[in-house]
Amino acid sequence: MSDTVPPSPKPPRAAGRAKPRQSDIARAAGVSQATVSLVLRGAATGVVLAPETRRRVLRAAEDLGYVPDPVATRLAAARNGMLGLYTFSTTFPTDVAHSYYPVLVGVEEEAAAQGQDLILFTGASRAADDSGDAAAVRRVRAADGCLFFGRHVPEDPIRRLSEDGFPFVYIGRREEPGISYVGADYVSASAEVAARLAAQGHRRVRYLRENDDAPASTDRERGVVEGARDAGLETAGLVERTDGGDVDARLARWRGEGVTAVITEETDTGAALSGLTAAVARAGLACPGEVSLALLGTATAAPAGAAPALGGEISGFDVPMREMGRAAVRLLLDLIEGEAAPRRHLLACEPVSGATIGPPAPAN
Amino acid sequence: MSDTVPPSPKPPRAAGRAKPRQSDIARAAGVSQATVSLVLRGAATGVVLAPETRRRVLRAAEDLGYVPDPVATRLAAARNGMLGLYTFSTTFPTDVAHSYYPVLVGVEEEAAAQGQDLILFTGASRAADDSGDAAAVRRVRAADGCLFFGRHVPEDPIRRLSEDGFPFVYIGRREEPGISYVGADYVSASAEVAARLAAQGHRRVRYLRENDDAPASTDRERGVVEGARDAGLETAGLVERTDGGDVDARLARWRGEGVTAVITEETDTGAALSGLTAAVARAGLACPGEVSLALLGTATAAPAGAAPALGGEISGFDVPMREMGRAAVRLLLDLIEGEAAPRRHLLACEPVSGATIGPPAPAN
DNA sequence: AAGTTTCGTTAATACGTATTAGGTTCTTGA
DNA sequence: TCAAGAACCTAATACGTATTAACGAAACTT
Repeated sequence: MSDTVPPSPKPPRAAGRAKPRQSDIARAAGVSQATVSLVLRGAATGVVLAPETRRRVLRAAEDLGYVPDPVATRLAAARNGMLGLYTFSTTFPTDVAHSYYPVLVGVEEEAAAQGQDLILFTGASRAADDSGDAAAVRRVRAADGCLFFGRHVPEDPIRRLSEDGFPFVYIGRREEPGISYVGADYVSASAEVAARLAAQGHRRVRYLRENDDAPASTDRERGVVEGARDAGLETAGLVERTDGGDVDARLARWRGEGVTAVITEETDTGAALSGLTAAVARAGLACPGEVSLALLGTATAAPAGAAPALGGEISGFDVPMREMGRAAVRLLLDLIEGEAAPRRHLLACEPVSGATIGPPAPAN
Repeated sequence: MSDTVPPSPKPPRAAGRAKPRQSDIARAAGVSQATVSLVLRGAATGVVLAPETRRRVLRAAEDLGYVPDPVATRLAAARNGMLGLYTFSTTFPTDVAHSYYPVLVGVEEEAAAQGQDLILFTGASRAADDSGDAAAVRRVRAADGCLFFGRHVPEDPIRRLSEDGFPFVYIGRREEPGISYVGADYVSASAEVAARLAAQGHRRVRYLRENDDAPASTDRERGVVEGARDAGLETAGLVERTDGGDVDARLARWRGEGVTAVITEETDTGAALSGLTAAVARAGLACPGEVSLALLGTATAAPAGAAPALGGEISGFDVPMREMGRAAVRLLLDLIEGEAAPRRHLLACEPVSGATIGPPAPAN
């Protein structure tokens, strides 16, 4: 509380080279730092500056090679034009590269279009426990807002963000209320696939789903079951999970039961589909002829070696991954702008007619 | 200049919820903000704190749910654990997805392993001119250091970074002195391919290169020419550029000249290779039998429709893209740590024996 | 017991920009 | 000529953390 403020020693800037700051420009132009800020930001707040002053400042800025410091900008303005993308996996796994990549592309595209940069937050690489997640998730605040993406979701740290009013958007549907997301309308798209099979004349089909309760899987099952019911397919025994044992044995059993079409779902690894097509090939079945196949989701690009053994594109629907990424960015920006209410978007999936659905073989 | 400093109104924090700051913890624990900082950062500067105080502070921090602000941290400490990745393209083009992606994966992996987050800077989306680039490049300073990646390189803004001592690393070899990079040793790998052809008995071969003077192409040409000379291949007429007209006509001409093997190079789009293989197929030539093919670089995954029409993997070499990404991150971290001298790494490419090189057909 | 260390903590300031409430000076109108 | 307004600009402070010089108190020397 001393009145005699001791003049600060103010050590000189690191010898020679140094990034010029606004205060340097101010000194050169004979104005205050505040004026420099006003000039450089393009007078926003109704403050009017004399054209002459403006010129002097701009000149000085140019001469000194001024470059605004993004960090300081963010600190002062609570905005830095950066969006976060947090994937709940240690890193981008190569195996699922094709499944994640389109979303990343979409996010990147839209972010660029909106003039935002992207921070890729690498998930909890260290501790597997929640403390690691918490530490990782909190870094997210370096951005103006964040996108979350992936199956595993650490609840607590996220709730924290939500309570603090930090803007974020999930990619993929979430159950939790009050959370914004952009997902795919798996229910409708799956129902449509069931209807398509029914329209071709199938009556007894099977849906082989992942043994996993992610919302994406749950929704697909709901769609298939409802669609089957509405379209007049048999629903008894319709759904089976992948934990039920050998695919070849299953396929044989189904054939015995008079099943004429099989639906499966796309997942990270594409294992379900590749397993099924391989089994069909081994059983020597003609695909649209003796058994129809449908896939709920975009086919993961097959690894270089694996020949699909099918006549063409697989029937089913396409998940608009890229568009999901784009929509998520737009939604996030809305939230950042101050859009209060959380919002949910479900994007429609595009039906893929493909070559693997045909009329069932005439009853023997 | 008034002596009576008016007490600042200090508007209360946005009602209710708010991120607790160190000063809040300080109040709760009955210590100063400085003490809180010392405790939370894990006493580094030799300052020792009473265990009791330390506990009180940690307790308060826990209770309040303190989360350090990364931006403020960066401003104060000039470090924030974030690395930039700047690609010189408007966005990640889907077409070249496969060509860029492995690098991104490598960067991501290593960044995660090193506990660094990644900022994806989206290139100049607006102005095509250099001012746009400059504005885009400067944002890069929000990170502790940056990786640059891509063909088009805006010289000026980069030089600026260099002068300011901002740490950065190129992915891909650069000519400019004083710049750190991690590239692939195209010269050696290309020479090795030439040698391999010679070893199989070829004498007259052609190298079809891109009509483009990126370092990657230049290096490959040098490697091929030197390798050919050293291995006893004919060097006259060895190199041709892709701007020389129709591939089918070329191929026919080469056959007439007694050429028994063709080398081409991988590029973003994979156009050179696909054009060549298609021409070979159209000419009805057996691949290792009547003409050998080699590719300098990793084959871009063929688009879903295009059957390669070759018996198997194409011969040539693999560019260790992923490892380049990883190495670049490590090098960048070295630079950030204060490693003074710029450093250059050239990574070896892995030979791919493949199925498209064989002995030449016996002279007719 | 006075002097010297050591310990534990804090005050003060840096970091670079944004923002806002005034303060001067200059016009203008009556 | 005086008040009112307009036009320009600046002082002051916020933003949240890191760092360092320094200070009071307690513990040791001699």
